[in-house]
Amino acid sequence: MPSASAEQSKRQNKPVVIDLNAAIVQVADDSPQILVVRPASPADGQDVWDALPYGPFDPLIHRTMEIGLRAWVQEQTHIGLGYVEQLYTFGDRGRHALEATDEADHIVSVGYLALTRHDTEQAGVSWRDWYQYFPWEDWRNGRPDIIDRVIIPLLQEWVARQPDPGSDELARGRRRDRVRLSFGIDGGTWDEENVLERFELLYEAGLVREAARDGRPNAIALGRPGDPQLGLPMQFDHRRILATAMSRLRAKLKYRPVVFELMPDTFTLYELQRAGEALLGLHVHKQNFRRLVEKAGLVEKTGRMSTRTGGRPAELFRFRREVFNERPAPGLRLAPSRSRANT
Amino acid sequence: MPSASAEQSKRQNKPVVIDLNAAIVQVADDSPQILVVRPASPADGQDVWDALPYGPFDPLIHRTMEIGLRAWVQEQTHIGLGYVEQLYTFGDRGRHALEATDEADHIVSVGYLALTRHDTEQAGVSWRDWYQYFPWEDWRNGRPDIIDRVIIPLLQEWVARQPDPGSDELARGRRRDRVRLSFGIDGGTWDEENVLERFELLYEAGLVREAARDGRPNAIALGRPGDPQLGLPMQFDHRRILATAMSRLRAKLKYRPVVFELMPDTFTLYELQRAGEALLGLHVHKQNFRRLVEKAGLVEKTGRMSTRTGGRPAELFRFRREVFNERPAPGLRLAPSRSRANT
DNA sequence: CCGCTTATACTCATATTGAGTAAAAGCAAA
DNA sequence: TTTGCTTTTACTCAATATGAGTATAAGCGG
Repeated sequence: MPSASAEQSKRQNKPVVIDLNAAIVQVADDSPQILVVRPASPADGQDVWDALPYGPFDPLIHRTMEIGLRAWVQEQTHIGLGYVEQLYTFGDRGRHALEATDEADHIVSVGYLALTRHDTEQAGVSWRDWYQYFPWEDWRNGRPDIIDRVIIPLLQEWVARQPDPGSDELARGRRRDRVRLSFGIDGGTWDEENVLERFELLYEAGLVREAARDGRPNAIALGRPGDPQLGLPMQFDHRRILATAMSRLRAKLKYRPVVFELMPDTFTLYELQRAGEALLGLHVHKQNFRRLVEKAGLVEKTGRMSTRTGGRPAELFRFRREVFNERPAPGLRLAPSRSRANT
Repeated sequence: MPSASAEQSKRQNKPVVIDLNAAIVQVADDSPQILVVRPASPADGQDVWDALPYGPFDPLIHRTMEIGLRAWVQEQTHIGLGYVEQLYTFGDRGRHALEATDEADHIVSVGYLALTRHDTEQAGVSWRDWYQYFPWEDWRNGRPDIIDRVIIPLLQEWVARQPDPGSDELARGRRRDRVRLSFGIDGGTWDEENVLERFELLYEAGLVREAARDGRPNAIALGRPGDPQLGLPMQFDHRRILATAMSRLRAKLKYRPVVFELMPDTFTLYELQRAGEALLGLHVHKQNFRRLVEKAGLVEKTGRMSTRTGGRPAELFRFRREVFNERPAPGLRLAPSRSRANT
């Protein structure tokens, strides 16, 4: 009888539309970038939020969702995707602006991460440094100022605020813990993988503009000139999808050789390192990085040299694709360096 | 214009139904079990395939998909879920039996993993050892016989078969590589996390009954008495969802303290170890396991002893929930033991 | 040839890991 | 009450990995 009951109600639902969304990443000189589309701006043209390439999944046209995604991206950006991986499916009511307009279908968004090599020949698409959406995530020049200057004070306020009528010290404690753990304050450590947790916290606390758009309780009305802006907002739930992509990519970097999807054919070890650092938003120990990459057999020498920026020329390497057929799944295992930037 | 085009076609799609599916896991004396529902059997009653608890997502009723999932599970099994995590969303055409009946809506399945403690008081629900669906995944008594006796020969055949008219030695090579890597033959190592990869390989090779049901090319018609049965089949794409759940759980075990969701309030270290081993389908080194768990501060002594099966009584431990507020995210880091079962 | 810059080779102390040995503490049969 | 058997628990030890440096090499611009 359980499945009978499932069968019954299955036929009478309001239709659901599935949106496929792509967070497409490239790295261009130390900047991790994300491909965005700008909707045709309205008359005033002032406050246009970026969106990820996206489109609905139509099972009659595309056999799988991934195929559908590739088609949408191709159509909207003329970019053919290589590496693609599904991230997460979000179905929350009320986090997808269109729904405010009510008679719209309910929308479920499936997020994807795609990696692509930097290519100067792309016209008509915009790439934007992903730290513009998440300024607190880039620690390459030390702990970002915005954290202690803006974020923590606002979050403290949120912690102090009565969570709900009837809530108690305990609820406040939980809020405090979340803040401490995500942002690694008093004694905690910063975990660069928690991009999504941090964003969700800011959203719940009403500190990002999407929260105000969605009509969240106690959302702070940011966005007027002079307001602190906690990163650029995005349309729909796209910034959440991007946060998911960043979390996933930062984690995966350490146990799968995915950086190479973002690198040109040949590269120096330092270029490889800087790509990894750009994605992680951290610096790593240079000598140990080389040791790691070489001992893991991830790269091989090409014999050619790079005549690059001042200093001794560096050997050019290439990714050893064979690793996929050898030892299972090596990654970068980039250990964040505690000591200050060594050269 | 990109989003304009998306807008346009958005309104005219064939409706998609989203099914929420739960792989609910418990561990009962060394057996990792999964909660299944048996559809009311047809007249003959012989060939009934198990299903996971599932039901459609209706955004008008449930604010999030996870809430919807919990509701369906509650209704179908009367079990309240604790730990729940989303796995993956499958939308492939042709892997969801209902669609064969054509005028049905297209179904997208979202899989969830749920963990729950063993409780003898549950009436009317069936738990089944997950290795009944995946007999080749349990290596606790050494490499399972079925691999070399049945699976590898059949896969060899598949490798040898002309993949497509016009395909070449290269395609065969790719097939060979996949077999070698997933099942860790000649020189490869067995990676217990690749449950999904292995299942997908068997499906593509037509060696599981779901493949025949879905009308896959060159699916072998198994299922008659005497045929080799590569694990029990499940309805719809539920075995694939279960495989995803197993992969995820086996991986997560190593970097998050999730085993404890499956343990009773107090337990001995060896009981904890056996639960981990049951899930991983492997043995680990006992002394090192204790060292790991204790040094990571995952457990604390209760002072009480377990008067259990023969031998010296063992101290009872409890999970230290505080770890969540301390060091970020420790898990079991169970290293498979190379040497034969030590005591 | 000097000074600057970056690449690359080594060193070293300290963990972490994989594997084992051995003593401790119950129970049961002799 | 002693002997065996079983299981827990405490240690040991070599091999390897990790984090952080030091030192040298090899270009370039003057």
